[in-house]
Amino acid sequence: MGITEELEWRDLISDCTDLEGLQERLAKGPITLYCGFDPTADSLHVGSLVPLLALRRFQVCGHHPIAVAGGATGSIGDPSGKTAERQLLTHELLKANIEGVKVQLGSFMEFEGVENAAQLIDNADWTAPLSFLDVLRDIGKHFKVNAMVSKESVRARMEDRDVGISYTEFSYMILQALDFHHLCETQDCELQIGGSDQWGNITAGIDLIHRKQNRQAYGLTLPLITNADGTKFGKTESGAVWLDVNRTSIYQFYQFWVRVDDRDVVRYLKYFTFLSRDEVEELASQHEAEPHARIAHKALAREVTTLVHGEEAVTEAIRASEILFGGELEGITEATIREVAGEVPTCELSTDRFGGEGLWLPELLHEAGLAQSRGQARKDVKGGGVYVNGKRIDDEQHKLTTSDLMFEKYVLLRRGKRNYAVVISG
RNA sequence: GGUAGGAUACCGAAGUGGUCAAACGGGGCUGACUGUAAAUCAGCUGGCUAUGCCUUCGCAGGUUCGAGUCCUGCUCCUACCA
Repeated sequence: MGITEELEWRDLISDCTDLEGLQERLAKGPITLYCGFDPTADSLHVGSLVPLLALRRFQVCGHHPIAVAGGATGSIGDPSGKTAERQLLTHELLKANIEGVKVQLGSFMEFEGVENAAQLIDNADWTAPLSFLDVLRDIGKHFKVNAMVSKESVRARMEDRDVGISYTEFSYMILQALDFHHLCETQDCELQIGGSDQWGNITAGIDLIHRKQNRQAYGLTLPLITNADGTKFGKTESGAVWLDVNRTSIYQFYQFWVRVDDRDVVRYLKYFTFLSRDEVEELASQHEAEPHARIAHKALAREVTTLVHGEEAVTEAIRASEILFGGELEGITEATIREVAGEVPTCELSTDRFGGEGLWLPELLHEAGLAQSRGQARKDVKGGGVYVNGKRIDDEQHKLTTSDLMFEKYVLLRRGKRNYAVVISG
């Protein structure tokens, strides 16, 4: 199966500048393509996974992917899809972000040992040395302001006169077009992929290449991922789901996928995994037959977590999930608790706190980070939403003593259906 | 620069002297039902071991027994005029 057929059955093609032309070009042999990732934070989040995995899909099909870290573009700020001007990142922050993002980009493709090795580069490498005058003369001449103004990203901001758009962000597309032009010239890169919000930036690059090199380049956009319930994809109660373990633990990451809406699970299997068409269809029918078994969800969670965090880490996340959601905690071993403690948030307390009168439950919940305030914790306890070592406690006056410590050391707290914390005393 | 209007809790939005920690809606949290899903229904949604106390209605002062509500100044937004 060719790459376009592969992307097509996965519903990963939102738009293409010339799909037939691209297919003809692909039929002639491997192509070099790129996708840029702006370092808006020191980690990518699950949303970036779609283009990132797309690059890998191309590589699997024998093409040459280039991941571009946006050291230059990131310092400007892409107005696409943004309703307001963005705060510029400081140079230090930008530098730190690029470092973080680069590491992550590097783990999704093969950079060595294959014929079509991937590349990871920073667009600041070729942008930084340019002078303002050179850009105005050599590049600026090829951009008609009329065309720039009519791009969706700019037009939307110009129509909202209260917000407006700065010259800086207005120029963003020039910078990104320059990237594509540069990569085409130096690396024979003929295709740029990106999210559907990148359409305007991608076509700007194609136009520039056409004008300056008289070459045909292609653009392909990937769909914006939507949740069936209309909420934004990749967000949880505690914020975005990041690829960095320090921001989103492996357990949380795994759980994010396990909990996706039934209506989304098959789509996400196509978007976010490398499972074959047959495998996805098999999972879809299993899900249909016995939705409560959650087979598709678990497969999704396992696959994506493996891609991002590796085989070993997944096993532990699955183990912890089985323990916590498996029902009874009876007969749990100390080793198992330790395992769980490694996956959920923990909180260390001196054993003295459990002495004497004992430790007031709402206070503990608050300290363990399971409640915003002691008052909120009391309400949660009264409402029957709090469990200590697997047992519901609905007495807000409840105090924990040393006898509540499992193995004289641990307390497993739970608020609601799925918020856990382990308290470790010592 | 002039005139008029506005700024209320996570968001939107009521409230024009006491009964206001502040209606209502959204969101969020918890519970029931389930399948760690969705839908539905119920409770909660400033802080505090709490029939009460403390802090909040743009900022700073003032009037009053009492201010989200009235007065003065300031800041920022909106509309019309220049």
